Amino acid sequence: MGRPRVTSFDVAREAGVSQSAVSRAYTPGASVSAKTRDKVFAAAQKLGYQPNAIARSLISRRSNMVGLVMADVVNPFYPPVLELFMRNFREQGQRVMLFLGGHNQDVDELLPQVLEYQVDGIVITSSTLSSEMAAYCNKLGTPITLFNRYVPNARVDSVCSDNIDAARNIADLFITAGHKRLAYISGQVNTSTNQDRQKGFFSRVEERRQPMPAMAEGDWSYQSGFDAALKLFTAEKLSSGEYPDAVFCANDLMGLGALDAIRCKLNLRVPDDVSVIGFDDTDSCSWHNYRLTTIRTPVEKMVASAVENMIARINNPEKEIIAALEQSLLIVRDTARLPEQISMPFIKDPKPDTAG
Amino acid sequence: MGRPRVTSFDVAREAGVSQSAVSRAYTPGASVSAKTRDKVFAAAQKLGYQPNAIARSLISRRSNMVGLVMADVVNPFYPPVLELFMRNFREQGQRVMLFLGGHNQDVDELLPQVLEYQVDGIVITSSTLSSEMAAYCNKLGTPITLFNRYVPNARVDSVCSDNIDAARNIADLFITAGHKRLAYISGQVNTSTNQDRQKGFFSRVEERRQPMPAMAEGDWSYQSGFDAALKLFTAEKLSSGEYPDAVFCANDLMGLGALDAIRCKLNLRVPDDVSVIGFDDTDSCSWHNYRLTTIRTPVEKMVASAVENMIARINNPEKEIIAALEQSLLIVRDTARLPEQISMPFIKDPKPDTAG
DNA sequence: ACCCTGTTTGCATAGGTATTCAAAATTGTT
DNA sequence: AACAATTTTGAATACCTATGCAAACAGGGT
Repeated sequence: MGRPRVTSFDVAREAGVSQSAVSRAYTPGASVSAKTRDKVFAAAQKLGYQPNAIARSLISRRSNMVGLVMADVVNPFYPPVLELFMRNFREQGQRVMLFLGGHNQDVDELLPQVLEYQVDGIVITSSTLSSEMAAYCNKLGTPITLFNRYVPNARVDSVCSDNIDAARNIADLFITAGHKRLAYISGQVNTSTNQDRQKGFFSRVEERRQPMPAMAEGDWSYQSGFDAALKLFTAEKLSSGEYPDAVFCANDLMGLGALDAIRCKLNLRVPDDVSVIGFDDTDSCSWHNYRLTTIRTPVEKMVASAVENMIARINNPEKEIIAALEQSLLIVRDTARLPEQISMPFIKDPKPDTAG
Repeated sequence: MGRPRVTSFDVAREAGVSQSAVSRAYTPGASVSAKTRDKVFAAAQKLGYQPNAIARSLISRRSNMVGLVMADVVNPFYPPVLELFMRNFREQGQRVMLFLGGHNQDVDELLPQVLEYQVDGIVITSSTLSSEMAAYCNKLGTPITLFNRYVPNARVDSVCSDNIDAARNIADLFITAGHKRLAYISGQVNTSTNQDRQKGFFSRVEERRQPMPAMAEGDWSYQSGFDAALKLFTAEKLSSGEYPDAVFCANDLMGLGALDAIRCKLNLRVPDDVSVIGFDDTDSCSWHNYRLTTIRTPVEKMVASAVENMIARINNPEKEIIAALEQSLLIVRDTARLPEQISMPFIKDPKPDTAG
């Protein structure tokens, strides 16, 4: 069915040179005279020739493809991450094979599918992999980089944001600002991201000898944040005035849900009655109606360093393992009462003064 | 640097069979006895062998990879589309090479990069391609499917939603419900999606001999919707009561921006003073605070048919060209006053009655 | 024991390019 | 003009798997 493809031999014949010459014409820095290169390109143009990257990969043992395994593109944290990875890899001349649905369980089943294609490297976001699989990739010589996940003593690179540290800082902010009844709305409890954020928050509260925060379980979704807030603010707590006065939400989506519940359904004022802080600095946080105070992870920097490191490792497998841990930034908007002195890096995102 | 790879020959030697036997063991339906297959798998297991998809692609002339060119993953309409494409292609045993930033201008430059890799087919979302490029792909025998874009007489498949029809229906709804001063907030004006929605809306208004809608230009973003609303509702229009009483926004993001402007900044009531309708049925439309009435494009169905058709065409290049045009669905929420009789397919999305 | 049928097997080759090596062509030097 | 030094060229081979073909094999029936 496939029409006969035009190969480097066809071009060679047309141009009156050898196949090697054609190959060299397309290899930057190879030894060809300008004259033959021109002949080759002219012939290629005429025949509609284009080098076959598959054949090239086979012989050069370099596919110029990387695998990108993403946990969940629907969570609004990830599309920008995906876009950044695409852009950065493109700048490095790497194509991207995308794989979705890589939760921890799946990754081990997924990886063979990507290894088949002889990718030069694999980036895995927000999932871990078994140590056997890590060892196997190592044996194949395929470098792995974990993004937003860390595996203590495996031979894999990782670049993460310091969730624990950020969450500890949130606790400090709440406490120092004088909040007395803290609460936490969790993400899916079995994810390491949630565990880190929760651990950081609770451990710092404990260190400062404050009462343990109330907690409600969510699953990262808007609706779960909404529901969780309603669980934290029961009717009896509302009437007794014992309801939380500071809620830390494990991500923005739940933060927005909580905000809607607190303001629209419970008729409390934010931040006067309750402070709310989210995590991720998703686009919708800056919408006029929300202006959610939140934590921004330095994704641009993280992706850039993940890609840069991947390329470096492809070129030098002996390169030392990196384990980057980036610090986050507090984005100050209008949903939290904060202390005079803010104990972590922050920026204020002013309310845009739109013409009108 | 690369350690020596383990090939089918190594496995053959280990298992005491020929290389062909190894190949056949991995080819479903090939002629191998159960006994040799077992020997092969045992040896493969022992050596850590895995077939090389690159070499396989080279000889079988089938890469089992498709190219997916997406215009813009950051626009919240697309992540679900991407996820659906990934899932559907995976079910068909196809890997996906992703390419971003495929706006109309770029596509022609981008395609050669994907064709290099001998993909079995290419899906292009929300962008057109030049007829030369279409002809070139045709010559190579690489099928193209356009998603959400249509090119009249090119040999490419397309599956679209009927934006014109949906927009005409919006006009009908507004008019029949008794709105008198319509308005339109546009997306980027040079995109075909915007052109269709605008054209449908305006043409139907004209047919029904109503005054032409006011219009403000946006760029699909939340902020642009906010700003556009402020332009439509100037101070003088507000004081004279001449402000629009029905706003159709070319997508949801702008609809939400407009909604925030209208309610929070202009202090008008929705839908009592103003009706607002969006487009896409993005997640945030259903948030309690917004409950935006909008149009849902049947993306699941569209993606499924795009993929199904792609696979069919790969297997039979002579298959007739399809040009699917799917009808959209009105999602009735709380931001628009609607007539008794709704003239298009619709569903009501009830306010969830959350426990609390 | 034989032949006939149907299944398995291995050999050899193809698929399209990159690269080594030695030969050929070019350039520069005196 | 002759030679050395350098650049350019082509032939041959390797990368790893799938598959057509003919040979080997197993099984059934007489």
